[in-house]
Amino acid sequence: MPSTAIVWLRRDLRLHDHPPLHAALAAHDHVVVAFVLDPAILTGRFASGPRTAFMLDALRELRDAVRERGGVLAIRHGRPEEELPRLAAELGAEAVYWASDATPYAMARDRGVREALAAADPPVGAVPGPGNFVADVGVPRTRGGRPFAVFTPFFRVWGTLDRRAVHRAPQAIPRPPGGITAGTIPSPADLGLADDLVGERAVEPGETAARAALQRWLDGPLPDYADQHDHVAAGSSALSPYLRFGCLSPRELEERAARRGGAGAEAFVRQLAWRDFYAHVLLHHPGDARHEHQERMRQLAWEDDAEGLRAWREGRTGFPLVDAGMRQLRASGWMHNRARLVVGSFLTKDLGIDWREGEAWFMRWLLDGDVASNNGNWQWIASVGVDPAPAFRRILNPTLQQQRHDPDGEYVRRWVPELRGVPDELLAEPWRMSDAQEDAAGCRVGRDYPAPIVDHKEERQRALARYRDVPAAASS
DNA sequence: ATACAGTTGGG
DNA sequence: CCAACTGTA
Repeated sequence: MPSTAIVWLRRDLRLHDHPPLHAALAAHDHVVVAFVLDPAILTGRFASGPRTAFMLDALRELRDAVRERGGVLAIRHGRPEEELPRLAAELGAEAVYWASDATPYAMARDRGVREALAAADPPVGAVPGPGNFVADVGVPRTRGGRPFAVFTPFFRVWGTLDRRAVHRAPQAIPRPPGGITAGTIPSPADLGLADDLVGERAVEPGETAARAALQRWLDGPLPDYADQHDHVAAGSSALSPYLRFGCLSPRELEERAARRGGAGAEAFVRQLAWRDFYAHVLLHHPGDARHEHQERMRQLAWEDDAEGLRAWREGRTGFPLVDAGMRQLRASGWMHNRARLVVGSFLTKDLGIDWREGEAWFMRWLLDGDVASNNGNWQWIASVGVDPAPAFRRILNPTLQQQRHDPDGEYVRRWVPELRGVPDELLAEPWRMSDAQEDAAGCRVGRDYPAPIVDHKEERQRALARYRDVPAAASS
């Protein structure tokens, strides 16, 4: 009696190095690849037009890739705990395979699916497996047996964890005989997202584009990554949207970077470890998704500053690097990581606005918007999360950061065109231009480009006071 | 003299 | 990480 399995895709939209797909093909005669368009994707707390559109494009390509291998990608619309048992019954499938995730939503959803499959008649097996992280993020523990809350010791242990083999893409994905309703992949317009997209996506969706970008990265800039990664005009891999949707396997990335060796590859693998670290943290502290990891910091007095928030979102704070980053995000769905730190410090320290406002805005626009990494990084720059450091070490001076990380102004001039004529020496502090310099630059501060909305030096002092004045944690 | 490299203190 | 301070040229 031939057996059939379902491979349920979620954030792992690829055929290369896909452990659940590999395992299902090894154990069953027929495999159906499935994707469930969960309403939570479209209406949940972190719904995002640009990200949903990216995902739909990746799915379309994947459907064709599965088809070329003789298989079928079944698209279903609805809640996974209802759609998967129904699909299993339709196919007579014995088991559903998937790659585990770490967010509270995914954990609860997957538990519901497991229970619904077990309760089906006949019961359907649930086979969660690896695939979304380099290593098993549920495993590492400190000597004291606790989950890690500091990156460096996590990284040491992470480096010693078992690594699974990297799998090739399957040559064939045999589908069961008989008809299967493939289902339709909607267009962004079908979902009412047409007005909620970015103009020029930072990267092209899909596994083919992802693998080409990876190859270019490995053959090109990777060796210089250790020195260059903070250069906002270039420097980083920009592979993050592919990791977000699993168009690339993080484990394969590690393997292929490590094979090149050198300081650049090492620094790049370290960044992959940060991604695993934040998944590890959220897995063990699901409450972090909504509130500060540091209990004491839950009493921080955030400012209510609608005008400041608007200026930040729109990239008109008067600090060129901040504005360049925010405009890059809005225009392309991506922002260089160094710029993320600078705009994050500016929102939470200079403006004193709640980091959750920044987290939500990033989740709305980032193609790589990932709950664990985004939340972890926002808490990090807001000095309220894991990997603790005193606030004064994470108040970034936007002017110094620009001079250091965009010294020739390439990034700022690209994203803040009204500053293009400003000479390098003044580009980080355009408000210091004389009238004559403004005329020469063709840019008058206060008219063509905003005057700074705050005094950084003053806000730095106010931020230090805000953090200093948080009451000590109540003793129990 | 001011400009800069290096050091230090900050919760 | 930043800013203030120190010593040096």
